[in-house]
Amino acid sequence: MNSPAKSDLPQGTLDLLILRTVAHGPIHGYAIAQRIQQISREALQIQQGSLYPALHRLEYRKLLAADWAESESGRRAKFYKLTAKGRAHLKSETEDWARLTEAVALILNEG
Amino acid sequence: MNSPAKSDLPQGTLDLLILRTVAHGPIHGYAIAQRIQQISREALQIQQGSLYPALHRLEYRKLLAADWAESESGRRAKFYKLTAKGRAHLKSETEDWARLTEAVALILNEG
DNA sequence: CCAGAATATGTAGAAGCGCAAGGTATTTGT
DNA sequence: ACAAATACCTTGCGCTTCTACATATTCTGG
Repeated sequence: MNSPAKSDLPQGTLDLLILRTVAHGPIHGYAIAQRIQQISREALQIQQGSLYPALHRLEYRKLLAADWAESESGRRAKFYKLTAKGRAHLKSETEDWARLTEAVALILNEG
Repeated sequence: MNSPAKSDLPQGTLDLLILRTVAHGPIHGYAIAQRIQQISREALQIQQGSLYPALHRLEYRKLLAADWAESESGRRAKFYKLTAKGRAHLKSETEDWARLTEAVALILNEG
């Protein structure tokens, strides 16, 4: 039996993870999911049914821009990069996340 | 005008906050929201339209048990307390939250 | 060589949650 | 007498994530 991993991301965190991952430079969707999983030491697993709709929403909102190109393995892939708006959004979302986790910590570490 | 506070809880965190707040001992719904707001230094604000449905869900799932009684101000109020199941759930949800925030921190503090 | 795994993208439908907006009733303060 | 605070509740909307399915290409093991 494998460790369940059972991520179940709270709503809103996926955008943050994606934007932060894309911030390193152009990267395609599939690699974003892999990178997040790897860097989080398997704690986070992004489902494809969450990933692609999220990418489309972010692109629609002009936080990401996309170009088709060839991946490292020679397959067609859509490479995303941050727009200026996306970079600003990442910053404010990161701050929101910090505020939230601090506030929740206050509740949890009380008494 | 007060500082905006703009909480917007991600889905799933409300249960955790409520369970942790009820863990201190019997308390009624309205007071739960006040307590969370106060202890989080106004960073978290629980809307009534989120609070009461959440309490009903937790009661339905037998994580909370409720009794009608009289509040500190002499009004009728529904006092909640943790069930054994609720206490176990709080523990595992707290661990999940810790794992999640650590994992997200790995992503955010990378590079 | 060929089947299956890995890579890469996508959609449809379901489920769930938090929020805004509305409502009721009681008690306290002015 | 009236407003504000306390205390409960419901409906419907919007949004996100998940499961499951679908497709196509390239690499790899036997």
